[in-house]
Amino acid sequence: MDVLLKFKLNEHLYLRDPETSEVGKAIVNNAIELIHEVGFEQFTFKKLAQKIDSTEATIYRYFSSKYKLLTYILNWYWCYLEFVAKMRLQQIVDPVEKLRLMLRIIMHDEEVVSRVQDYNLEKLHSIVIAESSKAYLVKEVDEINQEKVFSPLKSLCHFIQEIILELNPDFDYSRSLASTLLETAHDQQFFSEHLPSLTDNTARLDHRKYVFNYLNKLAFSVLK
Amino acid sequence: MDVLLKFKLNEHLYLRDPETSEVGKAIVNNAIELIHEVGFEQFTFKKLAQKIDSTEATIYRYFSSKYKLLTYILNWYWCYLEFVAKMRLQQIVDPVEKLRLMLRIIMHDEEVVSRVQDYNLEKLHSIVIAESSKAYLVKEVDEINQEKVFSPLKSLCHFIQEIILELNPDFDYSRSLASTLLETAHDQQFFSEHLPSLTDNTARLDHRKYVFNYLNKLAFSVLK
DNA sequence: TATAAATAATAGTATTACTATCACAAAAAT
DNA sequence: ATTTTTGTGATAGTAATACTATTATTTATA
Repeated sequence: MDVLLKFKLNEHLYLRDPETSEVGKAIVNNAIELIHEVGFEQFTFKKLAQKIDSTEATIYRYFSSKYKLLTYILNWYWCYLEFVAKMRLQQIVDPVEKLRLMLRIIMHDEEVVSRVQDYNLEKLHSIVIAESSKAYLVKEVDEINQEKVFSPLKSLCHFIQEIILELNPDFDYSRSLASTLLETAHDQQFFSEHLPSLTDNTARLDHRKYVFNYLNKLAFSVLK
Repeated sequence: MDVLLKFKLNEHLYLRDPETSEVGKAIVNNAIELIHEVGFEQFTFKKLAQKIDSTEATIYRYFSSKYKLLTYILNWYWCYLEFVAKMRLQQIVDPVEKLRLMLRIIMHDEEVVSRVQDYNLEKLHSIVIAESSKAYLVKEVDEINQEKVFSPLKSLCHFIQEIILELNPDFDYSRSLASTLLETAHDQQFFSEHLPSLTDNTARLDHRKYVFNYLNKLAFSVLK
């Protein structure tokens, strides 16, 4: 099943909305491919322009820098995760089951929608794991934050927080636990793949399954 | 009290050992100042050369890239943390007290040694929070890891893991919990300062104290 | 059909991340 | 005491990056 998901993303992220033209869509699409391929440090607008058979100048008409483009992609992802979570959790009443499914969704443990808006979700997920912290671990974080470009992330964390509070209304660290679960999902997946001695996935099993089990242990121990 | 701590750091990190000359020490020292000041992205060898009244070429004789220099600094920090932890935990027998003190050490909650080897520990700690993940969140992580430059980090995590196992020998995720505590200490401190709505430090109290309390809650709930 | 908007092509600048060469001074070896 | 080695500073240069500006051409819209 193919589906087209559009989210109204923050206008500070782009100069011209890439959703409104073919070149724009090609930029975002191929940026995901290219960042996945070469990593964010080696990713340049010149290489991206070559990939889409266009010029740097054209890309600069959409995004003022590669950081903005990365943040745009991450914004789309955070909106996507919250949307999918809201859809799938709607029918579930048991908060334990809710949190478990939420963790499964964070981990991309099963694919409901395989192709969305022509974005490759697998590659997008890899980018989120390896590059997402680079969007905010910068000197200008406070100015960027003022432009409200992190509100989809905050909104997603808030959604997770609400599940946490359903499970344990007296828990004093619901926000921190929500952001910790999200960050730890990324860290531990990266460690499991590249620095395995920092994890207990010694059998080198499926990284997702391992991290999913660990996150469950973590979350439910803390909330019990 | 001033103290000089020297650690034998991995030879793959430098071309010439900066400990062996005044310029070398000035490079590392001022790199900490400069990265703290402008952030790793804006940090260049040209700016560093100006700061120490020398030339780019001189710095390149010590470090082949700014990534290597960052990793060198982080290596020193990881060695330092493990050393301090081993010293301070030696007399303590109660594993609960051990873990609590370990978390306090991770958070730099109290300063025993204020100036070490002329490195500014406060600035070093800020760098660790904001920049440490950039040392391994790169495409070349596997090649870099083969050079053993992350072994001080692994060793530090292993030390924390042992405390965890003392507390709960049957715990299945001692390594992951160790790395999670370290990473979460950084994330949550950064969030508390710059994206506070991702934490529960709503009173905007002392970030360290807040994160320290949160880590305690996390660790001891999971291990109970 | 006229007009406006978006794009490709081209050119150019400042900065970055290096590499290479050479001369000089200090330290070490003979 | 004087060679030799070593580290440093000064200078120069290159390829790549991160942009900005200009113009001609295509495409969409009135």
